[in-house]
Amino acid sequence: MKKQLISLIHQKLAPLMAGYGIQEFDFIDVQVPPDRSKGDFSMNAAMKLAKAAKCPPIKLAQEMLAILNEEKSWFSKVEIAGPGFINMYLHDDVISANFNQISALPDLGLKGGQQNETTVIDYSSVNIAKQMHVGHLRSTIIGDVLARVIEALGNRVIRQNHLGDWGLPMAMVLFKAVPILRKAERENVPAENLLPLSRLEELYKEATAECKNDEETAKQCHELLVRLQQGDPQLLSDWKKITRISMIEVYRIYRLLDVKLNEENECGESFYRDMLAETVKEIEKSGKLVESQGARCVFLDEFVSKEGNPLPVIVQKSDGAFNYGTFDLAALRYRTHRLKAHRIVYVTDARQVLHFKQVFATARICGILADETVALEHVPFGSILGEDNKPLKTRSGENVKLSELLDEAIDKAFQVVTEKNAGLTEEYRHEVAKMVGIGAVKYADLSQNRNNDYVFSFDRMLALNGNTAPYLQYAHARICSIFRKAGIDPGNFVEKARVSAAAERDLMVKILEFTQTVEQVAAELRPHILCNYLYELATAFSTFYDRCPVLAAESEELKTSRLALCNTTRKTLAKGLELLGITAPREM
RNA sequence: GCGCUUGUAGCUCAAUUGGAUAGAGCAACGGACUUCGGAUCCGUAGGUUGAGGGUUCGAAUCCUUCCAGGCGCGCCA
Repeated sequence: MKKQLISLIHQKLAPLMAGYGIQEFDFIDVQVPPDRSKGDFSMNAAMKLAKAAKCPPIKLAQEMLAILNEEKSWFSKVEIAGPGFINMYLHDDVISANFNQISALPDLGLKGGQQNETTVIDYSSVNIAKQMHVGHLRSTIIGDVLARVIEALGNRVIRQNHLGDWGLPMAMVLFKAVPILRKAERENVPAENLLPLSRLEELYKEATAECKNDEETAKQCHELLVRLQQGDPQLLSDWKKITRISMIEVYRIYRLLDVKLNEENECGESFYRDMLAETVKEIEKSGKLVESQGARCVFLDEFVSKEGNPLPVIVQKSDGAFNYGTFDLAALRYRTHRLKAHRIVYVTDARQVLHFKQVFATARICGILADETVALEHVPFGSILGEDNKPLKTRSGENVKLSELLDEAIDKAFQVVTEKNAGLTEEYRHEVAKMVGIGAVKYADLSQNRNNDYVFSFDRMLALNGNTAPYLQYAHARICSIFRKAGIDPGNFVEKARVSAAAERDLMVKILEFTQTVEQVAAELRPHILCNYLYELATAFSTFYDRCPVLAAESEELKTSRLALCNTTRKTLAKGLELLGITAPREM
C-alpha cells in the first residue's frame, strides 16, 4: 500500500516540482506518524525540498496540499501540520480493499518486490571438536533468520557454514586424538566409542594447556597443521572421522533449534584448501604482497598498529601454513566467481569487525572479487552475558553448553504450559513446551538490537506478556481457538473484511505494514525490527479481540468480516514467526 | 596509545536512519468480565536521552571535547 501511495504522490506532484526545477523524486517518501491521530501517513518532502526549490517549506506544503486534496478516491482528509508536514488520512474503503488484496495472496505479498539477487550468508560457523555453546547461539539464529527473510522476498540464498576445521585448533585435537584412533583400529572398535564429542573437546583443552607450557608440543602441533594442510593421507582420514563425529551432535542441535543448515551447507575452511595457494598467487599478481618477518602479508594504510605502523593482513605464515584471513579471502573469491553472489553476509560476533574490515579491504585492493559491485556486509553482534554482567559461563567458569541451556528452557516452558493449561494431553504439552521454550530463547535474542550485549534470563524470556515469544504464540493460539469453536477450517477461509470499528482498522493497517517490515529487515539485517512489528501486531489483535466480538457479532456479515480479519492476522503472525524460525502452536 | 562499540523512565528495551508532544513491557497505582482462552484489555504516574559545546526550520540520532563501561589491535580463529 505504501509503495502505491508513494507512486501516486509522485505522479501527482511531478509537474509542480518540475516547475521548481526539481527532477529527482527520491525525496518522496511517506512514514507513519508517531501518533495515530495525525493520519495514516505523513510526508516531510516540503521541508526537505525547501532549500532546493528556494521556497519556504510552508508555501511548498500548501501547494502540495492543494494538489493532493484533489485525490478524493484515496484520501478522506489531507492537512498541513507543524513546520510543513503533510498528514494524509485514508478512506476506510481504501484500507479494506488493500487488506483484502493482501489477504488473498499466498505469501501475503512478500514476493511482490521481485529482488532476484543471489545472497551468500555465512553463519553459525561451528568449530570441529567443540560442543556448541552459548557463543554459537547468536550467529546461528540471527543468520538463520536473515537467510529466511532474504529468501522469502524472492532471492536465491546460499547458506554457508564456515566450519572451523582446518586451523591450529584442529591440529591440536589431532595431535591428541591420533594415538586413540590407532588404538580404536587395533582393538577394532568404532572411533566414536573412544572419541565421543565430549572427549574430543577435552583433548582440545588438554592440548591447548600443553602447548602453553611446552614449546616442543606447540611446535609439533604447528608441524602437524602444515602436514595436514599439505594433504597427508592418514591425517586426512583421521581428520574426516573427527569431523563427522563432531557434526552429528551439531545437527542434533540445529534440528532442535529448527535451523536450516545441512551437510550441503558445510563449506568450512578445509573446503578452500586447494584454493589457498592460488589466492595468495592472485594477491601476488596485484603487487600488494609483502614479505615481513618471514610471513607474507598485505599492508593496509588505513589500519594502524599499536606502534603506529600500517597493520598487516597475514596471508601465509612464516612456516608456510595459511591462517584465517586467507580462508576468508579464498571464500570471497569462490563466492563471487563460482557462486555468483551479489551480496555476501557474514554473521559473527562484534570482536571480528576489524578482521572483516581488513579482509574486505584486502579483497578489493588485490582484485580478489569477480565483481566489484558485490556487497560485502559484516553483521556483528554483542555477547550474551550472565546475571553478573560478564560473558555467560557456568559456575566453574566453563562455557554453557547449548544443549543443556535449551533443555532447561524446554523444561521451564513445560512447567508453565502445565500450569496454564493442564487440560492438554501430556504428549501435546511436551510438544508445545518445545515450541515455547525454544521460541522464547530465540525471540529473546532476536528481539533486541543485535549491536548490544544482553543478559540471559529465563524468567524474562518466558514471561507471558510484554515483547516475548509466548505472548505472540498466545495471540496466535487464541485466533486458532476462535476458528475451532466456529467449526471452520481457517486454511480454507477466503471471505473478505471491511472496516466497521477503529480497532479493526488499526489491525488492518498494521497487517498492511508486514511486507515493508520484512524488506527493511533484509536491507538492514536487523531481525529485531520484525520482532517489534509482530509484537505491535499481536497487541493490535489483542485490543481488537477485547473490543470486537467475533463469533457473537451483531450480524452474520460482521462475523464473516471479522473472521476474515482474524484469519489474515493468524497468517501474518504465523509467517512472521516462521521467518524468525519460531513455531506457533494452535493450542497452548 | 590507537581504533571500534555502548550509555534513553527504578529495571529490560524501542524510536521508521535528521522529523512532530522520545514510545513499549516489567515493577507501582487505578479501572474493565452474566461474550469468542484474564497467558487479556484500558488508564495514571514515571525523562535535562551520561555531561558540555556546535551544525539547522528541527538532534537521542550528525560534528566536537570530556566522563563511564565493553571489545579489538602480526603469524589463534
